[in-house]
Amino acid sequence: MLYQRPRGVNDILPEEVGRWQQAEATFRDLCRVYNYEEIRTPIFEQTDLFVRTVGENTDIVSKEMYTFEDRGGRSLTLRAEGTAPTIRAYLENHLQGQDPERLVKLYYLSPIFRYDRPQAGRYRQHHQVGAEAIGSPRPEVDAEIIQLSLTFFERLGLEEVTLLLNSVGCQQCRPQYVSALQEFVQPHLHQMCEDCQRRYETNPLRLLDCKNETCRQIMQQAPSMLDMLCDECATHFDRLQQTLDLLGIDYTIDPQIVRGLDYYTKTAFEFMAPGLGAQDSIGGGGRYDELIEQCGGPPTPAVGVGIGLERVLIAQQVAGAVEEVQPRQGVFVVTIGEQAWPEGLKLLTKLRAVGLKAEIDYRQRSVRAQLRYADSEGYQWAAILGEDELKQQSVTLRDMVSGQQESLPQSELITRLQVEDE
RNA sequence: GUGGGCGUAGCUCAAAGGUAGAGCACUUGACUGUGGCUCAAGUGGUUGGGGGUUCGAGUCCCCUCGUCCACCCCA
Repeated sequence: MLYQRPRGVNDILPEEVGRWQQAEATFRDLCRVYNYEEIRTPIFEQTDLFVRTVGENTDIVSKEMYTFEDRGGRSLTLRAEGTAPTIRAYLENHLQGQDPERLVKLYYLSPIFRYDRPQAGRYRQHHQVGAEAIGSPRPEVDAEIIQLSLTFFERLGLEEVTLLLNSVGCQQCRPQYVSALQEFVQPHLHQMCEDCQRRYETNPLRLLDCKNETCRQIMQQAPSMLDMLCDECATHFDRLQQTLDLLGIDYTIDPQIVRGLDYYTKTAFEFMAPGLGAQDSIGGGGRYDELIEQCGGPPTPAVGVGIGLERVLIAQQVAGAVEEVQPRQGVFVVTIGEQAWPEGLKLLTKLRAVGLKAEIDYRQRSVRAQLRYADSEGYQWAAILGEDELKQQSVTLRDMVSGQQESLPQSELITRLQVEDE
């Protein structure tokens, strides 16, 4: 074998593609019901789009992007996440129209590229479905996005998904919190891990979710963002919880949820599924009220979610929510002898022309071999053509489940199969 | 980016320096025009790739690629 696929990427094979299509169709249908419209943006963007929105000091930007220069010397980056390109397209194509407060609801299905060390549930190309609601500051819209996501998981048979909820504040209150946090950490900094010493400067919020034992002990006493939210953020968070309660959605408040992208404000949430090992987050999102203005648009509040399809499919498997058995379908044309072969080809063509799945054995093997193949490939019918049938202009139709067969005129075969098909 | 486990037939796995094997799958036959069960035979391998040690390497050493796990991070 001369070639193999690049590290950390997957081929999705015919036997598994049905599960992908099912998940995709489920998401599309939910989006239709929730009134989100599909948007498709390019597979690469100007590098700056990601750098400036996701944040220069995030892991995604500092070490995980697939960045390259095109022949014109432009720096481009493969889609590293879904929100920034969607917002770029929203602004560039004036989707907000004449009404600056119009609520624009978009969804996407897209590959995402991140250069990271692969392991189970983590790949260099993965696929996300996502939804963005742009133009409303209301917490009810946050709840809608969360509800849409949870319904998606539920429809795919994932019953033990948990929702972790937090608020990360806004321009008003977060800087104060960050200073408070730094002030708290400062005296302990020398005992903390290298990463945290770096985070202290570059991304202090991430100090909160360090897994290092010593760091965790120290951070347990740290002030909580939730205690320092400004009035607006606190009210928003309260009302989001009230709405979730109203809609019967369970959640756990977790002040550790920070999210790895800098643009989040107020609401941040994450969905966890059991059985995925270290990579147990199957989706996440939040509000990003400052992002659109930062991209050069008018101040526009928005909220969104991104869900990892690979992980959802793994979680489905772990949960035993995978139903495999495909119903039998189609006709296998069995020909016996040289005379029957051309008639078989003609019959095959007619069957296909009316939309029936039909196949023939181009190797013209024994009846035995043809029937065995028809059986193992899951055909519902065998249409047998041999000398006897040719003489009578008939065909022998065999039911591959019951084994019963009958002789009928060739002219009636198609109508007969179409009736059976219903 | 760091540390560790593993790469042998299409698949799941044996072979502890001495002839590369089994089960399943596949093909053919028993059954000269009938699948599933049974039985028999057969096809199938540069042991991930490259280099080295050795009379001799799937096995030991080095490099490399891939994969899995943990860290990190995320979906």
